[in-house]
Amino acid sequence: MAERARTYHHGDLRAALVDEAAAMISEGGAASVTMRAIGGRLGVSRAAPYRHFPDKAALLVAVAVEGFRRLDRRLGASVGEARRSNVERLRRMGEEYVRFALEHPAHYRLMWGKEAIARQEEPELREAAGALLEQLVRVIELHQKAGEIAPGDPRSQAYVAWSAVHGLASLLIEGQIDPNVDVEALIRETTQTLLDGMRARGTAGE
Amino acid sequence: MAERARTYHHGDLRAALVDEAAAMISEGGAASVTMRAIGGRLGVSRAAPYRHFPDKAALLVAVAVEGFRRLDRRLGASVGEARRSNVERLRRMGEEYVRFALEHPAHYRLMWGKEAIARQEEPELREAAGALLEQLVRVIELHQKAGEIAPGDPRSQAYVAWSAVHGLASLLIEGQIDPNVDVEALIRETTQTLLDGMRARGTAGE
DNA sequence: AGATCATGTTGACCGCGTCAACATACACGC
DNA sequence: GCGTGTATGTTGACGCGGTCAACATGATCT
Repeated sequence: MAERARTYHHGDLRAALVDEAAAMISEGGAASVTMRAIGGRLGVSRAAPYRHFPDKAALLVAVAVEGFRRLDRRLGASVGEARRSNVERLRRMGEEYVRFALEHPAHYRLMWGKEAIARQEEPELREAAGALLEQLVRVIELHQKAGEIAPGDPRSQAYVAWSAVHGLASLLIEGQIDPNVDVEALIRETTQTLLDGMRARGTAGE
Repeated sequence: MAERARTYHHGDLRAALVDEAAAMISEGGAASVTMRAIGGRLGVSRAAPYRHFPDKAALLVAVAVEGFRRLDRRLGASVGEARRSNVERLRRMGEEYVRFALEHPAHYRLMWGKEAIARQEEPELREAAGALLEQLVRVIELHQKAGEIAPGDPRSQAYVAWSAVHGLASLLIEGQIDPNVDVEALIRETTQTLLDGMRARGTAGE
């Protein structure tokens, strides 16, 4: 559970709270996460978390930030192991992105949604999400240089690519997609269509 | 406000509740919607809504269903007015889809999210969402026949297209996209990339 | 050791969803 | 027109959850 010893009153409560909240989200969804329950599972009282976070939203922000970092690391790793061809990088990134969402649906959902987290403007959160975008932009620039996708503003292309994978992840997570469809095939088709579209052009304009 | 007279105790409360809830969602977000507040704004007591909906989730489902219907109508209209070229239909549908979401962010958000609505399985909700998908599938079939997009299972192509526009709508709504970006241009770029990708191929597989 | 700060606990408050008991009005058969 | 039943609405109460204030205690520093 906890990686740290309880040197203090409890130990490293702050980190434990984030971990525990993340675990609870995975187990029982966001609705099951209550300050009282988190405290209970960690053996502290209901108000203890307030010594580390001003309110529940702040705790959830920390959980979301952690999610962004994990996703960022995972995508980085997937890009790294993209063998030979360059085009594989973007494809693998997209596929891994969706898989991550499918493996951690509640956590992924939390990472978005102004609703769940009123404090969408927390700098830490924006930064974590921004890092993800930056990574995507860099990969797209690589592809552009290799002539694998059309030239154009890599940032807006990144948004387009992000939209595609985030949209697919959302639809899958929210149960909007017929359970009979082959999910893996759909992921491949989506990324393939995206790559084809990006190769064809790139800038919008008229 | 209300289109009906108050023939009964209050009038047509059921419909009024749905309208009012939708209005409150638009005004103050989903968090501002409480059974007590809805009742208050309609001049009834807190428990009155329970005569028409078993619980809050059921009311929200009704609101979400109404949202799907409006979106469905709007897309239908936009397809109708797509002049000349066939390819314009899908493009306009996509653009209108995103615009709808931008105009009614909180309502759009409610239409998804298992989190907001535990009862994602309500047949009425599934049906409303399904109608939307069907409309998209039909348009895609038209395009296929016109040779404007590659052949393949129109349903999975519909999911791909839906993913793209839903993803873009989500990112925009949740404030994940740099506010300096030209939104309209991004919408056009996204739909264009999607159309290019769908023209290039269509089926995934290996 | 004593002062001080960090950390945790307990008690209390309020808003919210919801149910039960009670009230009222409309509808319908006589 | 009148009694009766059902649909609709109201009030009171309960329990849960977020949160604050007052209090307790362990750690830290001189």
